[in-house]
Amino acid sequence: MLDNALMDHLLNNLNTEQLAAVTLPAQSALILAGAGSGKTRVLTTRIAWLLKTGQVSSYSILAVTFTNKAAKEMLARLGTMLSDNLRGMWVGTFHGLCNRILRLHWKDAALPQSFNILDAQDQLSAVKRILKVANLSGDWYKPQSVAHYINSQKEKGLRAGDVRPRDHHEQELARIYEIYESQCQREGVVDFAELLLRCCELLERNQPLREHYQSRFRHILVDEFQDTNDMQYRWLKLLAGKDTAIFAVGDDDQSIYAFRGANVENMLAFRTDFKVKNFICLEQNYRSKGNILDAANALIAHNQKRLGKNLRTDAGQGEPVRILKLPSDTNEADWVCQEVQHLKAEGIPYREMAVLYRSNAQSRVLEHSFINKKIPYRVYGGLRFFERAEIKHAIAYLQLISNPNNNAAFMRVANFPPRGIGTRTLEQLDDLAKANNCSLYDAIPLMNGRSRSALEAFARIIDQGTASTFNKNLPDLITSIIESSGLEMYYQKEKEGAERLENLEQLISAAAQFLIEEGYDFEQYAQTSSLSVNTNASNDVIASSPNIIDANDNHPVNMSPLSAFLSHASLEAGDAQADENTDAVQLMTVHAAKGLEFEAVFITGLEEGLFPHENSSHDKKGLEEERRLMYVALTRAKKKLYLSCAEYRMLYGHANYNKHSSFIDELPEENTKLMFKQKKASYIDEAEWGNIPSSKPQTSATHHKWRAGQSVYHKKFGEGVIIRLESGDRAFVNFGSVGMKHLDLTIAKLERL
DNA sequence: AAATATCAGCTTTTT
DNA sequence: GCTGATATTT
Repeated sequence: MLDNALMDHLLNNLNTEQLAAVTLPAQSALILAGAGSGKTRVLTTRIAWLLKTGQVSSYSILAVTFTNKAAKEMLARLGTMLSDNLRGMWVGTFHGLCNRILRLHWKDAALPQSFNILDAQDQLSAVKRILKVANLSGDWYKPQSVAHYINSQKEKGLRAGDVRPRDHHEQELARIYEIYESQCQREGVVDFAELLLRCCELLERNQPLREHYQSRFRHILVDEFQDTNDMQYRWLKLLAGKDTAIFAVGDDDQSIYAFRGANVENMLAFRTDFKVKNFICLEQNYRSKGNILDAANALIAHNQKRLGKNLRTDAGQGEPVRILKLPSDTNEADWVCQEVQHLKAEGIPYREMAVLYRSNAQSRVLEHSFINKKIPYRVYGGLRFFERAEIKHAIAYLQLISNPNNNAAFMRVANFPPRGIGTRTLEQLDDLAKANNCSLYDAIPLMNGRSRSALEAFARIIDQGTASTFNKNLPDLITSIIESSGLEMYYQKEKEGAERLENLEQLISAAAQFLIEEGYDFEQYAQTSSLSVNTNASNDVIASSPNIIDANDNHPVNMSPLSAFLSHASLEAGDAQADENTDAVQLMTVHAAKGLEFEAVFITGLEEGLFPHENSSHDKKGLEEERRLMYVALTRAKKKLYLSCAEYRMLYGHANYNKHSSFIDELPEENTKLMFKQKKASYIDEAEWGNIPSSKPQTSATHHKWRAGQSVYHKKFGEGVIIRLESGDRAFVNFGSVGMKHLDLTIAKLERL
């Protein structure tokens, strides 16, 4: 039981609103939690409170997050508050929890017991295999767009048979979707969207099961509610019974994932669907100084569609937000480095500084500067551990061991390392498999001729692995498969193989670590318990005596260590590289920065067209999401915030001359300070900056000077002709062999010829 | 089966 | 302008 004094201590550290949220009665509630308002603390203390007051046991609590990182953080914090009360509680991501339910009720869900999970890459290759046969071409049938189509249908809850095609193309897409569905089913694999959809269908179809979970979970807590998509909301509604209280925490102003299906409207829908009486705003910010917060508040106030909220702080005004315009992207990068060195000298560690940008392409120039100045840095968002080729190869062998029907895994490693199984052989095998409606693996004995023995040698590697699941623990199994598959030998011979071998070693230790963290017995082999196969009668079992399922749906989940590890590998791609402990400046996109905080933040590339990005800024909806993105960026900073833009930027091989971002104009003058690189910096037009923040209508003085057809000279591009003038003083100029440029005439220095 | 040529694509992205 | 993926070559 939780210590009384500790609980008092936890409650004493909350402000009025937080306390109100934490101690809310057992009814559904919507908590609007602003940036830096102690959201995670409220979530975890709420759980502690529910347990402490004896309202429920941990068994009745489900907490769901979006990312593994958030789930882990929540568990870690709960661990410091509670001793052993965590047992029985479900904490995880939407996908992780769906996986858990599907593993428990695999039979009811019409899945093989050890189904594999496809990550985005795997899904793409599955689609490619289909497209090769379907013989379709054109932009509509690019693997990427087909996969996107399938995913969006699944997110709408539509199976291939439910699709009502609008035109010929969609008819074809629906046909591919149908083939994809049956292929996945045949191969015993499930993609990310399928985890959600399949789980929802299971709960919808199976009333006793649904009622079991609905009465079990008395409290469902949802983190980052503004990021939920329609399917996730449907899942929540299915799990919530009439006595379930949903505690939804989110911030509509930080909704930046609409482009991948997140639906902020779920916050409004939730209020009506669940007749939410408890609505609490957390507006006290514990992160940023006043100027930073005021600037962020003023910016986001430009959005019309908001629930409405204004952050406040007791931390004092602090320094003004510094704004700087530089001649070029390289100058900008150099200046950032220079300022980083100043801050370091002032005593701020590198790891407390972040350089943010709108798109990944911008990192290049910055990195170049950091290397030059020998400043340690770390770029977020590279290849993650489980996405590396050598790891995916090893995983493919393991997938085949757990599920030989997985043709994607089969194709991936049948001839890797090379063992004389050519494309021709695989084609023949594929034909046989199709003709006999079986997997590639099962088609091997049907082959004849020379190729058969090569295939059999491959099958033997898999079979040996399968056999050792009964007498080897997981790390040993992986060690032996890396050896017997020939991966080890292959990378030993390879020139660049040393690093790959190291990663394979890491895979083995990751497995060992995983077993410990998940509470598996180290010497546990294939299946965890005989109870795991009770799903034949599960309907009755669950309906009549929930205790039986309770006994075995806690940790370790009823998955074999191998299946569990494979799920882990697909659902949690791991961190991008190690070095998390080294003191380095953090470089990342604004999206990647969500949820993080730093002493000092640089937001770079604040140019119209880049941030806000021109692909998003045409309609109001898009522009408002860009503004929320800017809001997220601003609110990452604790003490120091720098905004910079460049007059000239090289992007995708084209020169860009853009105005500074309109978002800069939306910041109040009293919270900002314009900086100048040099006193007489000719490239900074002080008058232009004097206009901030009043957005003075653009005068078109330049239009008197320029006309279409005018011959001009540009220092970099040479001679050209103005083709077309546009409002906003922009023009298309044809520079002949250099190409057509879209220039802002107030910035680009053109001479008349 | 590796080496080389060609070619699209290019905002954000977790599971 | 650069990268990653595919096509073509030897």
